[in-house]
Amino acid sequence: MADKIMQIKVAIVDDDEGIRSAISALVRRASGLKLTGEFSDAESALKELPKLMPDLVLMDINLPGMKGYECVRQLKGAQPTMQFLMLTVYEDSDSLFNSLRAGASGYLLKRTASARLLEAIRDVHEGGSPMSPQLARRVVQFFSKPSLESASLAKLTPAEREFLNQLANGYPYKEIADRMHISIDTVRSYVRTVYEKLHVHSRTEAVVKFLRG
Amino acid sequence: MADKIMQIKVAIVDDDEGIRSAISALVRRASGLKLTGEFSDAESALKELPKLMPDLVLMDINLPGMKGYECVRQLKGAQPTMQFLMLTVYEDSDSLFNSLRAGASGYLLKRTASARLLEAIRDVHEGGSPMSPQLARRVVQFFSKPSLESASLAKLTPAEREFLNQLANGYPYKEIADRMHISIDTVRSYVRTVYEKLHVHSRTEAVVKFLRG
DNA sequence: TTGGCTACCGCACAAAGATGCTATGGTGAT
DNA sequence: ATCACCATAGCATCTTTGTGCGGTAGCCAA
Repeated sequence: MADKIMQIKVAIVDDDEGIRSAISALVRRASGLKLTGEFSDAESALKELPKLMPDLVLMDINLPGMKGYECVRQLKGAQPTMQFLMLTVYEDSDSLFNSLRAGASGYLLKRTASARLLEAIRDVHEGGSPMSPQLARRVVQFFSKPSLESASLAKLTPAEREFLNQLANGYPYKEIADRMHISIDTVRSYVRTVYEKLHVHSRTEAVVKFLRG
Repeated sequence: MADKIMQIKVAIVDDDEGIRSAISALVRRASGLKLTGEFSDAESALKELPKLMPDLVLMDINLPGMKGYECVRQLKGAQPTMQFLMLTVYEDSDSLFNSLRAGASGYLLKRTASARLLEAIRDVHEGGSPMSPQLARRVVQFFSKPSLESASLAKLTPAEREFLNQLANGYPYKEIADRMHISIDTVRSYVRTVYEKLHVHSRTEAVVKFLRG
């Protein structure tokens, strides 16, 4: 592949004239990047981007009208290969998680240094997901928070934990017994001890506690 | 606060003698960092770290015996303020997610440049979560994947969605009927339509799809 | 107005799950 | 050597679920 001479086609969606021109100048000057479009609102971006087909779109979140991540959701649905790098002043969890769910590949704060931004664009193009450390922390906490809640989960023995995992897969007792090479009555025993330790009285409650932590 | 003159106390847990000495030399030379401990296995780290109380621990994953993230889980439980930065050659999803669940704050590949590592240590100490872009992508995909699956969830009517929500709360049919002011047989009707739309055959499967999608 | 769709309701029955009681062999700590 | 705890197992009984096969009333578009 002639990757080295391929230029990454970049588009920008941001309603702030100043920021847009600053970034477009930055991208224009950078080697290996090619600016192919500038938009000040989600609606026009939604119409034009599928024609321009940039490799990567720098998307602001707080646009007038449609939110940036909603725009990403729709574009991503139609053009799954198009990459999106969110660029925003907001570091609230909702904007972040909505963007990730919409299919954004990275999420940077606008105060990110220019050099870091260019690096991030290349990261995304190479399959990475650059993220400001502050935002990454929120994502990480999303996973680790449960561990505090789950003092009860920690009390489970390895076998019980494995059993719970099978339960969460939806298998009936019989099949869990086969998979774990134990009798169905042993499975029933696990049901008892696990339910008691988790303070639940049904499979659903146990699974929910397990999945949420 | 005299933060500027405070040194970040760093400990290392890695069974590879070469890497350990390389990193310890790097940390020793760096200003603002102070090396307070070196361990070659999880067991000894588990015993000594609570006494040393470093601010941050650089933890290898593939240790002989106990895995690095298991070590983190136990230490984090006892010392929630202690921070952990995973440092590994493995970029598989299991190691990553196990580490995050265990309470790790960051996750870097060992081939990360020295300068970037020092930067990452400071990031963690300041509340960030540095992560190699390759790893960050896996985390990001964790969020975006479901949105495709949940096309089926979108097909549910409001009543069905509410029913599914009740289902996820673990209430038996009878109670769901009361809460929704419908008969138990209508609840059974919803069971049918919802299961069909989600392509599942049990309450547990439905709830899992609902919670993850 | 006829046909199709949705929300609602009913009965019946088989499969799966929840729980009470009991019991054996192993392992590790006191 | 005793105690606690784990993994395993069995049996009985009752409740909850899953599903097949119906039905009525309302609403909307052809």
